[in-house]
Amino acid sequence: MKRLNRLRQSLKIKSMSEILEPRYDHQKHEKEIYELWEKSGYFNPDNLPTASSEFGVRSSKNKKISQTKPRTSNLEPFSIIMPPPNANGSLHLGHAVFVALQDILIRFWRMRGKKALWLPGADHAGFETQVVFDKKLEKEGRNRFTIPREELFKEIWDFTQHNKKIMEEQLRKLGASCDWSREKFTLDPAIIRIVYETFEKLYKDGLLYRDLRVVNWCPKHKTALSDLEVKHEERLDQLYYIKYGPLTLATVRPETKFGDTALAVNPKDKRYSKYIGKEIRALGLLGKLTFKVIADEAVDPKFGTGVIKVTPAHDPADFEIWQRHKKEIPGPKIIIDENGRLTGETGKFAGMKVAEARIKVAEAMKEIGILEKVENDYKHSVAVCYKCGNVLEPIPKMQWFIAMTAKPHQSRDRRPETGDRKKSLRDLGIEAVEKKKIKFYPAHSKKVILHWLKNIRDWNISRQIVWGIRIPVWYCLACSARPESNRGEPKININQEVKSRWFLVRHGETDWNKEGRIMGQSDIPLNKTGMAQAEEAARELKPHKVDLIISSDSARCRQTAEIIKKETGAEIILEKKLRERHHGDIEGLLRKDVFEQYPRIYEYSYEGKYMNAESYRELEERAWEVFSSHHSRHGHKNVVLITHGGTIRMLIKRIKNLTPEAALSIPSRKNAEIIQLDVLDKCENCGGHFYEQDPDVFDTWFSSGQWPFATLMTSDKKMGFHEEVVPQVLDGKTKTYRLRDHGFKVGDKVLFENSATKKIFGYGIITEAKKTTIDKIDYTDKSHYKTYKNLDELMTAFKHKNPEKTFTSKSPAYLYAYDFYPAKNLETDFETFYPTDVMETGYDILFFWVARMVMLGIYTTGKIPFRTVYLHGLVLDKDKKKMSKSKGNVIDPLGVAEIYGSDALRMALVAGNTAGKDIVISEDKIRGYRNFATKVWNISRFILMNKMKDIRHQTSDIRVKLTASDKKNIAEAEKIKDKVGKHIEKFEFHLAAETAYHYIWHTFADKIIEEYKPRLKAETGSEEALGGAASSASGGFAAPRAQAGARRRSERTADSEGPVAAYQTLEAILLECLKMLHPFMPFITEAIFQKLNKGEMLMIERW
RNA sequence: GCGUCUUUAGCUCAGUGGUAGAGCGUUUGCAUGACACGCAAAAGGUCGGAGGUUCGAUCCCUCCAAGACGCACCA
Repeated sequence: MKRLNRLRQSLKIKSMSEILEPRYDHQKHEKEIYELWEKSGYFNPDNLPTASSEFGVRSSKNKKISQTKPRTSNLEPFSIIMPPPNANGSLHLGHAVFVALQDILIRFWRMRGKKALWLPGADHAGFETQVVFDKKLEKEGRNRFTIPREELFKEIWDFTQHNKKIMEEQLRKLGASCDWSREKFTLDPAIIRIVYETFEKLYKDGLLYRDLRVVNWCPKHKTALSDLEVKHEERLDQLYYIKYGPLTLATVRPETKFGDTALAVNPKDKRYSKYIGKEIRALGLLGKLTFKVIADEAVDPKFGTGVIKVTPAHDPADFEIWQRHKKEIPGPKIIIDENGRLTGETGKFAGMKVAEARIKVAEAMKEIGILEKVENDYKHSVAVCYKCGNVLEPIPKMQWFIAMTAKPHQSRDRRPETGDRKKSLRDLGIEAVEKKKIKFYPAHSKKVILHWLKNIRDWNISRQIVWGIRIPVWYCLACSARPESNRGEPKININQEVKSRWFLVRHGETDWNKEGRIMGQSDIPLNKTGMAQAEEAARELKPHKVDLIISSDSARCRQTAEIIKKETGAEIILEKKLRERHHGDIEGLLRKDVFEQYPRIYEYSYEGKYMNAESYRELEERAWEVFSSHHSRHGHKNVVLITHGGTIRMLIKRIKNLTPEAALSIPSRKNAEIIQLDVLDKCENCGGHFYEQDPDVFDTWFSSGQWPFATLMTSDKKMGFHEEVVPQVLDGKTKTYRLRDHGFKVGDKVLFENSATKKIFGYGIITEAKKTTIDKIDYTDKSHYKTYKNLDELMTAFKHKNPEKTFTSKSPAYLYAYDFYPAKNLETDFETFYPTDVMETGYDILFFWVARMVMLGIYTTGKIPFRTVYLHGLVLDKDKKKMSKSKGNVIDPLGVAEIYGSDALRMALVAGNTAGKDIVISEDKIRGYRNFATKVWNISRFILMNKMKDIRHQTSDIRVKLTASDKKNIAEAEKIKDKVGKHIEKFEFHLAAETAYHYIWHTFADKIIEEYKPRLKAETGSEEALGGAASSASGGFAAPRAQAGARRRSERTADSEGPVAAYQTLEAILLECLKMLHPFMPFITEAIFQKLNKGEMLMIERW
């Protein structure tokens, strides 16, 4: 607090010479002004004064100004949730636009006396950040697929936290008056918790399903994308006409031929009616094939030959055709893998990339004579990744979808109802928009969003990346609910309760591994690489708090175990029965030699006992015996089990209930590879204990779609007696005591007294509610509290009620609580601020974000998330080009703010811009508003010079009679201010800015000031003419009543044509100008206001 | 194919049923009790085209043209 006052003092005028600086130095002022605002606490709406008069009265003696000032929340709320910028880079001009617009709204409504909350945050921005980070890794020669999940997550976490800090500083530089105490990150545990609750609710309502669908797969990023993340590009390609027996069809993708499962024609197409339902024989590249011909409406008889091949695995339309004809034709046959390469199903084409395979396949088809013709320059559009531009491969994948058009049902659970249970998410959205519950600026975006909603499709929310909120679903490894299957119910586990984790770890490398020798039970130690691998594994395991290590007693496992023990501190149990399969006579031989010599030996069979080897069955029996006995004893512990490739294979077979064939076809594990098994409650289906979590994370928009309510529901941690944060008591040395540490608990009544004034200023009951406020207390009504004469009496009272608990402090000068509760009317941020007033964001994320917030907001809370949507456009450069890093035309907002000032930048972004229109900005424009800032500065400078030059002008407390035209001029300024306010109310920011600009420059500066110059110059009457009023000057802090008194006295003075009245008129107009300009140019206006010394802070002046 | 928007001064854009505005730029003056990042003044537009409604249209309606964007399909 002292610091704050010092800061204010430093902002006042110190000398004439300072006043005489003809330029406003934004670099000097902006930092200290922001600090002044932030330190004042007024960004937090809970600290806002009820009315300006209550804090306008103050004395320099009152050092505890903010402690004694009544905080109140009886004010009407006004709230904006800041669109959380992506924490993967720094802010660009687009961000500066939202800062400008939202800050205008917040500052305006704060000045209008509303309880204005602007809640800031940052978005982890899943895929976007992953892409940015992947590029960073690429530069470093690394790649995300080789970094363990936890490590990668941690690295990206640090990366985003770093960026987040930079962004916060940037927001401060731009003058954002947001409440930092409520700042949120999309990966805050409390936010994740809410996201999980929504996920569970959707699941229980049957709106969430997991299904095999042909998804938009990016082979570069190796993840699926939602429909919105797909861009379409026009391409010229070849159209191939291929013979399928008697039929010929056209395709641009001959390489997918291997995945064909049928042919299709239009049912009305007479040319082909004789084939419908028949099987035709065709010559394929891998021999003869038979296809059934089906009839489907989706086939356009006019296209190509009117015949299509059905490739359900690699074409979304074909996938749908298959779904309609499931009984007649085979399902998806996957022939393209996640890397965009052809699979082993394609003979000699296996391993080729799609583009290459297309040419090679066409050539091969030509050779065998089934390629009839090729049409060049066939124009069509292809789906590409919006990030990397690579062609997307349609691949069937199990993914989580949200049903957008299905009505919720309650087959799975009965729970308390929120929202309209009968409507689909889409219909909830449509209704809110159509019934005008949500207002749109620009108005036409309403049509756009409705059009999108009406054509909406189910939303794929799974992303195959690490960075994000992991899907809280576990699959039992033993039964059909496992990930690769579509059957059974997975466990939705939003509490993420995992009893323990078991890790199967293969030993590190030995020389024999390296040489390719068969080891079996030969006791070969680790080599150097093996040691390093073990150390790597140990590091990875350490965070999991390993309780126990169970290891095969073979040297290579024992050594691996020792290394892991060193890192984790867990004890080791050695088990002979976990040894590798005994390979008999071939142990020690080179794998390749054995293969040459006994080609059939590798036809492993489960029962096989070649060359005196042990069979897999025998291995399985002995290993499982040890495993299950340890599991029954140590199932609740985190266990690392170190063993061998073959042994792991057999353990996995048992855990997953695999057939011998399936088990033997699992690829071998790498040295020191870790397999994680989560132990959860027994599977209801099969009694299995081992699970694995869904590896996918949520689409980032799934979490940000819940942002308005999630942020508000979790925004009270600093205010409540909840978990870590508890009511506090300060003693005279400003030491903090947490009441909880002194034995107070829920239900206790607490009374607070200010030792300085000896007044009891608060009384509360500690409750479990999350939010507290003292605002509801009526200080004048003594029935709300009981007074105690002193602290001893107070303490005795507590002692009496809670005999076992006494609060003691060695130097208790006063008690003060930041946080305590009134007994009634508990309100949370959610209740106060939801629905929020305005959602201001770019039109480019209308569907991604706004539409989803509307649907999820109503679905979860039953209420719309915001009353008004204001969409701004993209920021374009002066040639109307979209700014992008690759074009090199990006204006760095902080860079130009450095040069011209944040105020100038903000004005430039607002002026001449309407909702939904792209914003054209150039340095010229920003410079123009910098010039305006200088103008404002010089107007003030001129007035301040007049104030300083003569004691008679020094204060406005000396009231003199104003002339009729003085009054008219002031009234006009007020009228203009009203006009500006009306424009802001109507979201006409450009008109508001231009009105203020025009008035200040071309009326106030050019006309009024010029007009008044002669009067300022004129000699005043005698000192007596001013009466004794000058003596009542009190530095500009007179209370309204005192001012009224001064005014009465001054009515009698006779200065009306003189300099005092002239000065006072100009000052009054200047104040109006500062107010109307403050939302747009907050720094310079506040800086001038501080110098004028007419009140505490312009930011909280009443508009 | 479906949908949305735009077209006004050299540039960027406002705006209104009664024959047009701003900023920047341009031109010409000017040290005027703050400001040359300034002051004073000026030039510059048949408001994309055609038709219609109206006493009257840049504004409302229809069509056309050009451009931008979004969605869907594309074998």
